[in-house]
Amino acid sequence: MDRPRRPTSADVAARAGVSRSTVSYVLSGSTQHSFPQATRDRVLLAASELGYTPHAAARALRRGTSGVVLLVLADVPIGANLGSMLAEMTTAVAATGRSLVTWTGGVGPTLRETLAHLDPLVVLTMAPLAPAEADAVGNAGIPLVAMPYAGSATQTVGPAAPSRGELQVGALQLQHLAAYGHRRVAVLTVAEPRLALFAHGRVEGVRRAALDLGLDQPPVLALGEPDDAAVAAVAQALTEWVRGPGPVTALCCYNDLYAAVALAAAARCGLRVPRDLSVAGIDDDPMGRFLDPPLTTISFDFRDTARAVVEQVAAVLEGAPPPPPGPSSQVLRVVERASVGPPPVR
Amino acid sequence: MDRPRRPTSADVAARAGVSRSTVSYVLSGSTQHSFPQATRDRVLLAASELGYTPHAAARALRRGTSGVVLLVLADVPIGANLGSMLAEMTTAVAATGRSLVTWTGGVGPTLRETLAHLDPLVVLTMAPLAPAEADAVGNAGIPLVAMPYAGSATQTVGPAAPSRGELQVGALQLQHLAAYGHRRVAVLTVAEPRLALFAHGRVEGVRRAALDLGLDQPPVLALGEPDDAAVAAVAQALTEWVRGPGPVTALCCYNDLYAAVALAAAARCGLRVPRDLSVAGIDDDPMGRFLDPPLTTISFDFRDTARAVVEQVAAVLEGAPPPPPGPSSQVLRVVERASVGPPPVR
DNA sequence: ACGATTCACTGACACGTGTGACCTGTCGAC
DNA sequence: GTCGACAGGTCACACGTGTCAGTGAATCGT
Repeated sequence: MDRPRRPTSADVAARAGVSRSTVSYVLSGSTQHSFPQATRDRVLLAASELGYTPHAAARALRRGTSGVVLLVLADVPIGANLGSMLAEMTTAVAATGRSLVTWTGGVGPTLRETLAHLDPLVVLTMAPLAPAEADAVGNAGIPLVAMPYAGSATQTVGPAAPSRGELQVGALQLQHLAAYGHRRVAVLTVAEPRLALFAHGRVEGVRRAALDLGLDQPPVLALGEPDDAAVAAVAQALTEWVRGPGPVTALCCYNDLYAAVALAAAARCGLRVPRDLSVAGIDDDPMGRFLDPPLTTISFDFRDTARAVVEQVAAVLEGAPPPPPGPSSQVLRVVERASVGPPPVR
Repeated sequence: MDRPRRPTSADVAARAGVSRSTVSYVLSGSTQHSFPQATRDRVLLAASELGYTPHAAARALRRGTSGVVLLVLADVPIGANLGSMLAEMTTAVAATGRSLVTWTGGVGPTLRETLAHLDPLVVLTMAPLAPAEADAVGNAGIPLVAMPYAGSATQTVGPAAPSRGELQVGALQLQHLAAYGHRRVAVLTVAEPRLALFAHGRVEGVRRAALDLGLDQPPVLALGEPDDAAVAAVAQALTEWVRGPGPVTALCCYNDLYAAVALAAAARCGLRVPRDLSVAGIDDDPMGRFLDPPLTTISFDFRDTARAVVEQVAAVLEGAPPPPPGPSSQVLRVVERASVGPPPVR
């Protein structure tokens, strides 16, 4: 019941009445040899009739390169718009004659297995890899490229070295609030260990920007799952933060989901947004537009980033050994909606 | 500047002072031959010192199988919780000694290229593939397995044959509303062609369930991008639907995002949810919980589905030719929150 | 007329691995 | 003393492809 063995180039050669070499030359469209149109047609016809597809493994073995680019995704909640980014990157990589596939990490050290199966040309990461995974990639001698958004991928010093992109996001959030006149801001972040790398960077970005602008260091509240308990926790923190001599007038939230938590908590406390409290999110989740009030957030230009990443990949594959530090150009943008406004007059 | 050629099993053999065959037998842990511990240790040491990793392509060529399972994702907005599903499936597939990677379709017929690069054992799909893509898979002689949620993958008859899972989702939505006493329901769907396969199935599911329950066929409104124009369109439709002799008392929405659009539109019309109008979503988007009111929706058990899919894959690979029709057990569940209630008394 | 060039094509090798068949020495059994 | 069994290991092939170096015939230049 097994399939009748897929046709090889030898089968095509036999059917076309030529040698296997000829088949290879014709099908690969080599410009070294030029064959008369008649021969070429015979080969193409035979190949098409047999449904011939070159064996990927054999080709990779011979060429010495697999043509696969592997994007490693951590086991983090995939934002709604990461999908667009994937599609964008896939087409961009395809344009260079290679293929992009993604691997979603789960538990257990299975990345090594996957590398053994795929033997990718290069591994892309959205976030710094866990040490074990980084080792697996390094051991296999595969170049590792970090998305410009994520900073350096090989940067494994310290428990969680904040990546440049995350720092910028946090800073942008705070700067936007400061531009509206907010002087005292609080931060809502997440406790989930898998998100620690993102979370730490964003908080740190807020902190540093606050330092630069001469503002007080913001209080930070780390939340668990985004459920009713989280809303209660935020509500309680808010009641403390908004009374007192230097009340908090704005919230930097880990992402739009936690900004939604903050909005719910504010409503529970009787605080009106943005009159009494401003709330800023991150990620431009499509649903944020329909919260009450519509959420001001920070969006991320996938088109641009995808292009930059693919260029980096191409550069690395051409033999440029040092992955150039991400240009991290204009990929971040504040999406102004109604959840951020001037602070209340005292 | 090129890397110094990765070590092969021959290098390991030379260093360990044995033949290449011995290396292969030792490293593959074959039970055919048994080597004394001393030899085994020498080989393992040499391999570890050289950082030897078997060449994936060569192994695949020899074994005749690539060990790769490819999941093809259409270029559709990735829901927030698809990530969990991917992680789940990845680990489940890894447990069978294979690797799952996903390919996100973009524009252009690049799936063929990717198949040529990867030569996967089997291709999984979330939704029926476009004819060109299905052809590519078929031509390469690769088995195609559809997720139980998605119905048959090879089912390419008609422009959009509704898949079983989608039908069930729509039906469940309507049944839940009917159980609350709603007799006249409207449907909010999407016009986006890429989503047509999903959308059509869900609407059809609502329709058939309405038929079974003896309710009127629901009016349907197809929306574009989820923006303010969409809110306006829904608001206008609502003003028509809720007045008249048989007013609409509930809305079945394409997903949670469009349910959020509906909530915004209801607010704009001065309709209170759920007192004046009930709204049901699909997908259990994490943010739906924080809408006002919290959204009643239909969730989808990834754990179960992932397991079922992986079992199907295993079955197909063991040589079971007909992919058994998806059991589609208890993977769908109504998440009751506050946006659905009894219809208004007249 | 004859070497030189081109045309159309082919033979053979290499890529790195897994594995069935084989080979050598030693030991126990008859 | 011979045979079989067995441990310990090696040989050589096959997987399917890309490509370098040729090869025979035809054509060309002089």
